[in-house]
Amino acid sequence: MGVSLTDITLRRPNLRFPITTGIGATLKNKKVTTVSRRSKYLLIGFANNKTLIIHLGMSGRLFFTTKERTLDRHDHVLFDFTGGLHLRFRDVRRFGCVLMEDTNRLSRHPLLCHLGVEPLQQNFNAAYLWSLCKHSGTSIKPLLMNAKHVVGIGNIYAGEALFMSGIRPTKKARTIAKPACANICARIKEILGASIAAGGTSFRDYVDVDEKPGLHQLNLMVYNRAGKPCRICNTPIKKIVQTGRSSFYCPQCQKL
DNA sequence: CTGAGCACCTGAGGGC
DNA sequence: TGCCCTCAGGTGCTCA
Repeated sequence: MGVSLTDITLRRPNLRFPITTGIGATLKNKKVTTVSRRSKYLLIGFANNKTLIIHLGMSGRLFFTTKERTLDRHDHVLFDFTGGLHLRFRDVRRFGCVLMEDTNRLSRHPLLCHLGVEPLQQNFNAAYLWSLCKHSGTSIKPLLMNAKHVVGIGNIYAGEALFMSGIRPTKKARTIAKPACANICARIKEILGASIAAGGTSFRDYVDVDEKPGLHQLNLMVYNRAGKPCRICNTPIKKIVQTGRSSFYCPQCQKL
């Protein structure tokens, strides 16, 4: 416990955003005090009132390895800690970020200050979701994926939760009744819990910190299954595009 | 204000 | 083989 950062190597100056300047000098030889997250932002707190904000984007990964391991061209940031611990940030598409902010200003950081509730917390519930839906002009799937309302629900889990709820992704949010909102909330909590237990969902790149792929894709009911038979009723799964993202649904099981 | 569409970037996979 | 097109687990920005 209580490792300190001994060195940071930046192999390029920017990812999605410029990597905060002075990050190496500011954090060198500072002790790690906290590791937490908000939404999909990983927060690593240091003893000098600074916090690293790390996002993995679509293709980013963080993994522990050895300093000697051959560098990949997409190993962008290297972190060395006391005890020989070596952490790498690898991100092919560079949609991720590595930023630094004063810990006591974190909640006001532009990437964090507008975030909605955490989906696994108690305050993500039927009353809350219904209050969002009632006055919304959009469809339910983009609403669920809007981080201003609720964070952490990406394209896969939004689609899967709606399948489990029997609701089409195109359903206008304002036409969804409170009991259906209760159902959606419950299914979201269920699928996120199940996916975490299975180690996440892997299609191409995703691996965990031990570089092992997740297994949850084995349980997916609709995502990436266009034209394949519904696992419940055998009806071919449909694919549509909503706000630029692929949506998948079963026209038979999702009638609402 | 809201919601839709675009942008960022690289690489994999399919069709020809 | 190889080229060209399409698509991808996210999310901030711009424009209507």
